[in-house]
Amino acid sequence: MQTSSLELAVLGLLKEGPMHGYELRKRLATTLGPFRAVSYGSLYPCLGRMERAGLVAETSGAIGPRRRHAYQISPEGETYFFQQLEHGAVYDNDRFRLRFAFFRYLPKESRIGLMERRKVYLQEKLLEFKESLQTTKDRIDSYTMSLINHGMSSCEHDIRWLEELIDQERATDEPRRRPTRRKQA
Amino acid sequence: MQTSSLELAVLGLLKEGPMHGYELRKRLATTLGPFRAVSYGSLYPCLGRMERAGLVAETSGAIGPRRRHAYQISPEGETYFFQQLEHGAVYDNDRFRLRFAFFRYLPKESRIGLMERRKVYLQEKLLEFKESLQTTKDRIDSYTMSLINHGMSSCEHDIRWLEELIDQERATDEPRRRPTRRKQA
DNA sequence: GTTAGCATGTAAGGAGTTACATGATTTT
DNA sequence: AAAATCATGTAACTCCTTACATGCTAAC
Repeated sequence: MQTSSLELAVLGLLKEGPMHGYELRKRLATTLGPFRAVSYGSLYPCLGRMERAGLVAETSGAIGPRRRHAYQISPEGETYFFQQLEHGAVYDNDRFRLRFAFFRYLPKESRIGLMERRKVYLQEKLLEFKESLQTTKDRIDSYTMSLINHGMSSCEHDIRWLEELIDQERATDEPRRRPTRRKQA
Repeated sequence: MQTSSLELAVLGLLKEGPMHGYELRKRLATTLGPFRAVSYGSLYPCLGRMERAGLVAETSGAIGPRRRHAYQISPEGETYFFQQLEHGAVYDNDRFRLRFAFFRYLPKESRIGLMERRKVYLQEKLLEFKESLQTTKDRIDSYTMSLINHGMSSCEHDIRWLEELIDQERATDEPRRRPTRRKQA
């Protein structure tokens, strides 16, 4: 039973502190990297389900003057979050990126493990592309060919990115508790 | 009302000739570029809906000895296919790739038009990335930063790909009626 | 005092998935 | 004769969407 991306994202954001739905949605759309702006029609029912499941709890003290339901992550939610973050599938682009955005909550070994798994998956995918090209190259038209070639080069690009990150990760001794001390751009 | 990707893919494949469900599924998984293997639980109901909508028709003459329902594209389906191929949204990765795989069915001008629209969309997305980095760079951690930077470079990669293709397209005079001059089956 | 933005929800639907159920034919 | 693969379908579910409905508060 796989957690939905939304649940994982909500739990990860709530680790920073209690938040209400409207605010969560804004954070989902902006600071959580290049993620989709989820609709309220998904978010509020999701928060309800998570509360019933005991992953989040409503904070009794309302944050502001308005009628709003601020949620905080529960201890069960914390456990669940780490479990899902670490042992989830690596073959889903969006989910991997989401988990990557929460890497700061994982120990170095888990981060490297996840990136290695992702790298292996991408390499397998690349191989499939190559085989597919070999077996179908006489039957497919130039546009499909171009599509596959571009897909391969994107895949290679992603692999190089992961390799660099893995190297960086291995190079640092510290558990990297905070972002970094350098600016990175 | 947007056609589902699956409908579009089915129509495009049926343009090559009548096919039954099982065969369509194999083609979807293999020769149609890097596309997902759709499940029968999607495919068969989809074929049924499309038949009721008059986009495809069952060919009475069964292809082989087995019990199987071969479908062919109807004239309405053809019209619909071209319309959807040309006037669809350009901001959905998977859908754009799908349509790209059927580019041979479009005139040169439409191909260029679609690629230009896609390019504009990607450039806008890139700008959003940059602005997002500007406004949030002090608040986000290094992993999110890396994610955004990688997203930007992937975006740029896609833009370069499109630019090359547009140039190639503009350089050829012929309407490029067929894939190439080689055998095709 | 009205518009803009904050805030929470429900209902219906879309586009798929997995798991199940069935049977026919070809290969070993 | 058994196993693999061809072939078609249904039921229940997932995870999201859009559109609607409501009302409060801050700013202009």
